Amino acid sequence: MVQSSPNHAFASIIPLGRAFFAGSPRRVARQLLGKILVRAENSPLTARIVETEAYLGENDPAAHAAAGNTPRTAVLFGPPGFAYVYFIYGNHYCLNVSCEAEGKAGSVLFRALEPITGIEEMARARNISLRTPRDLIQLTSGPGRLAQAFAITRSRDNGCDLTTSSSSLWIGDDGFRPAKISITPRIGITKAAHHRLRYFLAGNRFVSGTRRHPARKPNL
DNA sequence: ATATCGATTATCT
DNA sequence: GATAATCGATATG
Repeated sequence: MVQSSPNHAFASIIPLGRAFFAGSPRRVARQLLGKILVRAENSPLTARIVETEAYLGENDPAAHAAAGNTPRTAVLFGPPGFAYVYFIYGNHYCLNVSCEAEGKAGSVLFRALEPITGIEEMARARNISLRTPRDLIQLTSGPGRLAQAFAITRSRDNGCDLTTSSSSLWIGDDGFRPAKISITPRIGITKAAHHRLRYFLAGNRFVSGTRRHPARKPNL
């Protein structure tokens, strides 16, 4: 492969090593912004990570790891850099990556991506016809949506090593560096909802969250 | 634009 | 039996 040529149409994407994920969920969530999620295909699906949330492990009531090391959550307690995929509301898959160290169960939830390549295939996976720029946002803006666009399921992808391009699903760096990052409370959760653990690229159109917290009944 | 609600299943109490 | 790290449809201002 040609290296260092100044006029590539597409920058090369370098896999993030294991060490990238061997840190706190806060740090990893922040540093993942701007990186690329890749689904290896004949024509790869790629999209930039624009929104993440940190889950702090066993002592975070909102984290699945709070239930302890079970068959469902085992990946969270394993080494960093592996995919934790869960199924929720009887409908949706969501993707996390494990971080910290083996035995310590931090993770980062992928909340939104900005599609780069494979857009037509993502649209097919989402059953969306692309007529306006607004339709593009429907592809990967939200944790359930991005999982569907990348055909991520628990049986296929849970436990996948995301640090190597020999995996079907992996994460890489194309040299992009975020301009401004915003931090807000996590959304869509009911426990420990006030901590500021949601990270996103300020002003990015693909960030989720137009939909607020699940409807809360007024206090009686 | 915001608000409410049903879908549908793995996991936990 | 209840709940959930969600989404898409429908109703209404």
